[in-house]
Amino acid sequence: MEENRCENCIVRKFNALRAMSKEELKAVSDAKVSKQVKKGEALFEEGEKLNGVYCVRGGVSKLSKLSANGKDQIVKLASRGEVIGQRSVVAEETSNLSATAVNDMDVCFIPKEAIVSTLHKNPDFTFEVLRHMAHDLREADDVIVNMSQKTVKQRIAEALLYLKNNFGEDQEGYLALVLSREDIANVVGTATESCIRILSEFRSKGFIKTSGKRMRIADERKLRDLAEGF
Amino acid sequence: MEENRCENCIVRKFNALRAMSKEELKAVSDAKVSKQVKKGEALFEEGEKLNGVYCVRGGVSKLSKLSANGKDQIVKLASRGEVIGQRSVVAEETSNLSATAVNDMDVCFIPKEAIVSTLHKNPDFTFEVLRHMAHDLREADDVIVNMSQKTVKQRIAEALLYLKNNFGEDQEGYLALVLSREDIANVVGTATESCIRILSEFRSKGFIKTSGKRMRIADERKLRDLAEGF
DNA sequence: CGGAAATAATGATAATGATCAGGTTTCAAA
DNA sequence: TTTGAAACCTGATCATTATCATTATTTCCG
Repeated sequence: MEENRCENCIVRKFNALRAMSKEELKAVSDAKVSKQVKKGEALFEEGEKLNGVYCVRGGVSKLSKLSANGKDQIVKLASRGEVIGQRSVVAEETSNLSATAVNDMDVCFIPKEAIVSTLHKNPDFTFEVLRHMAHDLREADDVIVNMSQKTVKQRIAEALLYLKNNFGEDQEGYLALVLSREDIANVVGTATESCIRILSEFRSKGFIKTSGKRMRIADERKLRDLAEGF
Repeated sequence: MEENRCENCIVRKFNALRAMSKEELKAVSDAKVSKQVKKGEALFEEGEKLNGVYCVRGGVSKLSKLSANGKDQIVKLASRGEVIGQRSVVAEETSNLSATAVNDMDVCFIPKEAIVSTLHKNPDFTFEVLRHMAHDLREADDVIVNMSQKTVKQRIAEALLYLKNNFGEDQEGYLALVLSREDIANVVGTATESCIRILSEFRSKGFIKTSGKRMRIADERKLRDLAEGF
């Protein structure tokens, strides 16, 4: 059995590619290019015209946008199974976000032709893409409300719980996705120093434990109460 | 020529319904129900299960979400031509937002069956819906960045420009969409008092003129510079 | 290993915005 | 036209968060 064919790739089960027919998937597989992206490297930059989408097989990418004050707001973290760049390809616009590898990544680049033609022919596939985008939109709405109505402390508590729920923990209970304090600050939209200060406070209160850059949630209940505003 | 048929409704030119076939549109038109919604009334509430979507023929609706601290964050303003509730119907979830009339509205309720069946059969229509949602998602990302990286003053300046660009001005140059200070505060995610204070400052600096609730942009250049961070 | 660079931490201070506590104006209904 | 409610406005104060400065710690690479 041929290695590295989309037909045999489990990852596609998690995204809209699962709604493609055998033939369509074969065409995608013939057109795709596997790529390794090192930690810190960019998949693409804000304002770039995307010639296709990236399907994430491994690793995590941050999608961020540079603001006028020079800070990089992280809008989403994309991992295994997620497709990056769909929005720009569908809307035929340059990307509004940059995508940067948070750790070493394993991705497949799929040229947009292979996607777009199917979008116009296979309503099941188009609907699947639509469903995923509807989900992203809901999440974005929730983020807007959190950003504007919650304090930095609440947002950091929430971000920690999000990291646990979406990326899990290793054998020792540490968060599997290791982010720098700066990245966490950029997720919640605050200054790096403020983020560090609040994490120190959480540590001193026993909500979390740290070991170098690694972090472990010690009192989920307390963090959740804080995030919810109690 | 029959009045009030979707086939003859100009409004559909602005939304995904334009990609429907004659027959599909006829089915929608047979199933739809016209409704008048008075200022302040709700089209639907957060958490409600939507049995269809609303196509806006006139008036403006605010889409908002109640936060834990009791404030109502406005996520989007929808007007003539826009379809409300698509996201929830596509994702088959309860609504994450409430929709409330900002002024008297004229809408058509379209039962979801009329939409969903077409979504599974007509890829052009599905793709159109997808394009609109991609656009909404981009806007949502921009809002996230603004919320987290700009000051309240910048956000208010931006909101005023947004109101001018999206809803226009009347003959005397006043913003066509009249929002209460509280609503403006809920758009930019701040306290009503802070919003009032900043609008007073804008007025005293000659950036805007007010006449009762009505507001006119007097120095667009200055507002723009402020919003961009100069 | 050793040293440079990146990352993390902490303190002091200033700016921003929220909250509370009054006022005043506006507007619509009786 | 009165009147009551809602909307608007202003001041004082306090909490939160950003910024600047400096030091500690970790990480990574020759």
